[in-house]
Amino acid sequence: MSSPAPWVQALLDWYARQGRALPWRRAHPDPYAVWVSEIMLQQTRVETVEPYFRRWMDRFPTVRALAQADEQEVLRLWEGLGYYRRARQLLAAAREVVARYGGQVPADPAELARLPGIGPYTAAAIASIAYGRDALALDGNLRRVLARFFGVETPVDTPAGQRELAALAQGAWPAGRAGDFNQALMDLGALVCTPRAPRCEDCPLRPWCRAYAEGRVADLPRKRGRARVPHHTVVAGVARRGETVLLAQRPAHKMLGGLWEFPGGKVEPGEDLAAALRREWREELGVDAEPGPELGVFRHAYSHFRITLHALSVLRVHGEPRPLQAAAVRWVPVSELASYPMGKVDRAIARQLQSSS
DNA sequence: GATGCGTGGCA
DNA sequence: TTGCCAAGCAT
Repeated sequence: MSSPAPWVQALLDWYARQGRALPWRRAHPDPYAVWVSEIMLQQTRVETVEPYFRRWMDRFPTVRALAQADEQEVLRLWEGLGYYRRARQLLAAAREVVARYGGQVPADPAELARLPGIGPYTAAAIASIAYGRDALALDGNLRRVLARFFGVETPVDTPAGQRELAALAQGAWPAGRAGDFNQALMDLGALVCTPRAPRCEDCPLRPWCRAYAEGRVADLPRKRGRARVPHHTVVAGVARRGETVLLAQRPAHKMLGGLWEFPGGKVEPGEDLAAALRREWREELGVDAEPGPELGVFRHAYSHFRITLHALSVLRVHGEPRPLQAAAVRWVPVSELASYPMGKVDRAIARQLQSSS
């Protein structure tokens, strides 16, 4: 076995000294814990994930414990992390691992990638970190660090750019140490080779870095431009009946799938808030609603659009609401709102109701 | 290949 | 205020 290239040795030495101690990092990591952490970390910062990871592992310490869980409880534990499909797919995948693999998380990347929610990156991460397999886990950090290190001009958020980076890095690590190689580059990307204001003076790879040598660190990595996000005006209705309030559950395969909300929708051009609310409640719930005073205005940015949401009280509901465009409809005691998983805006409305009653 | 999918932090 | 970014996946 030949010794690794000098830059790889420098990287691994730096990682041994400066690598972060994280709850899911162990000398012999639990594959399930690595899996959970990798799903939570998709598009999400380490600092955000840490408390969620601890709570999750306390409640669901094993694949089997998770497989037996109720989806609503899973979503409650996930509430606030975003990209809620991850939670439902993690649950589905845990059930599959129990049914097909006897509760043992697969070690082979191709096998892992067949499970819902596990793509090329996550499969490589689990296989390399938990099982020592030789797989490159090309995440956003690695793309940025490697694009700078090798001076790659191809946009890194395209398949072509990722193929190019993978070819350059493939096999650079000593056999069996892909997990350390991957995590070293992730930590370097998070701590030193950051998107803005990289700390090149502290970088162990500076002597070999092409972008640094050519003064192009600030120009790399290149990315495709993003589309501008639209802004919508939205209305939601709060109907009280005694100590209860009406909630609707969002369809499983749409945004915020499986979560509960105060029913409503987009205000169409030329429509006022009250008209939009009446139309939405007729379409979604099959009832005639009588809108009342505004309870609050909430601004929020989702992944691909922004909203200004007006919460209106609903004074009267004619008929019994049915889930025409929702997964379910329920009159929920205000005191039990916390046990219904919600997105951020609806949780803000719910908290306002609880504090004022 | 392009688009849909949350939230929080930062300039 | 707005845009950009952060350990991606599914379609």
